[in-house]
Amino acid sequence: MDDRAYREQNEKTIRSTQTALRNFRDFLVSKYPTETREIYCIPCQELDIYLASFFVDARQRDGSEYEPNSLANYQCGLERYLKEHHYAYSITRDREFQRSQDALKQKQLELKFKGKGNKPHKSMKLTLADELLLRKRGLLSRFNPEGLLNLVWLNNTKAFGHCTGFHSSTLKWGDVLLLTTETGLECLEWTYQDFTDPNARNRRSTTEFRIYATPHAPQTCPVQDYKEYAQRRPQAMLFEDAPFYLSIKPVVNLAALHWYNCQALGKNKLAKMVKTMCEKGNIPGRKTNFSVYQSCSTLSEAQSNQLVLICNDLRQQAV
DNA sequence: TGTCGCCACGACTCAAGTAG
DNA sequence: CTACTTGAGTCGTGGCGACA
Repeated sequence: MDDRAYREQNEKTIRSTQTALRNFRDFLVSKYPTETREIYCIPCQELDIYLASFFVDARQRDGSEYEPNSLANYQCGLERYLKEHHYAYSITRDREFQRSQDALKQKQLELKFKGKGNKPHKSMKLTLADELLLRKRGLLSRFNPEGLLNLVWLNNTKAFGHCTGFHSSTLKWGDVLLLTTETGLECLEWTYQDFTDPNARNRRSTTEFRIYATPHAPQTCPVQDYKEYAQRRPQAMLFEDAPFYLSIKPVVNLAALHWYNCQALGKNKLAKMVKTMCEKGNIPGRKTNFSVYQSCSTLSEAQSNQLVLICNDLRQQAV
């Protein structure tokens, strides 16, 4: 591979290649300590045996088995590395590497049989039922700081999260505007200005996204959530450039007007919003922020209305 | 099927804010 | 002030899925 082609390789691909290489080298060091050659200097018969052994016996750091896909990725990564060093064979195709190819196939079958390869890290949808439970358990609520923060975060993420250029961690207070439409309905508007768009000079390259108020269901109205959040923010954090999400005051006085610090909520917290609220709410399943995107894409209008009705019932029961 | 872009997430370090 | 919490920044690992 020439320099130009090498540079054009994606950064992530390079990283992936290096990961494969590191894991394979570590494996060699631990299992065949006398082997010190660069892997592209090892003759094919020997390398084939090492690879077969790697696919069969390699384990993750914690001792558990790899996912079948990871092993295949490693094979590809090592292939890229060997190609870079003009190795004479293809470990994925050539018959000289039949043994390791078979070992990989066999291992993948074995792992699948053991129940691996079922996408264990795939995040699960945040369902309507989940949301209801979260509301019931105060994790989506206007009546406590954490619930309120979760609520506005969820409203925003559902409405704007899928848009290019929307990032929770950089969202400013002034990025979301409270407006009233011509028909008198209130709404929240997020405007995306694409500064990278080369056409921006010629035309107005902005896109608007909105969340509309639901006056028929005030208890679950996202605009009301926003207004409540605005009230609970310290006065000093109401300027345009202030971070949208603020950290919660450690000692919470529910009776106090302001519930939040003058400090931005960090990315560590933002990245785990769904995970944290689902854990605290005892919601089963693997839930991540991505779960929200999965649910909003499939949430029909009928389902939304149903949610509103159920939540209203809940509220009345609670009173 | 292999390549590659993207994402989630944990681990780690160091800096800064907050309570007492 | 100190102890503690939480932030930002960064890296490594590994999974998912679009695409050719």
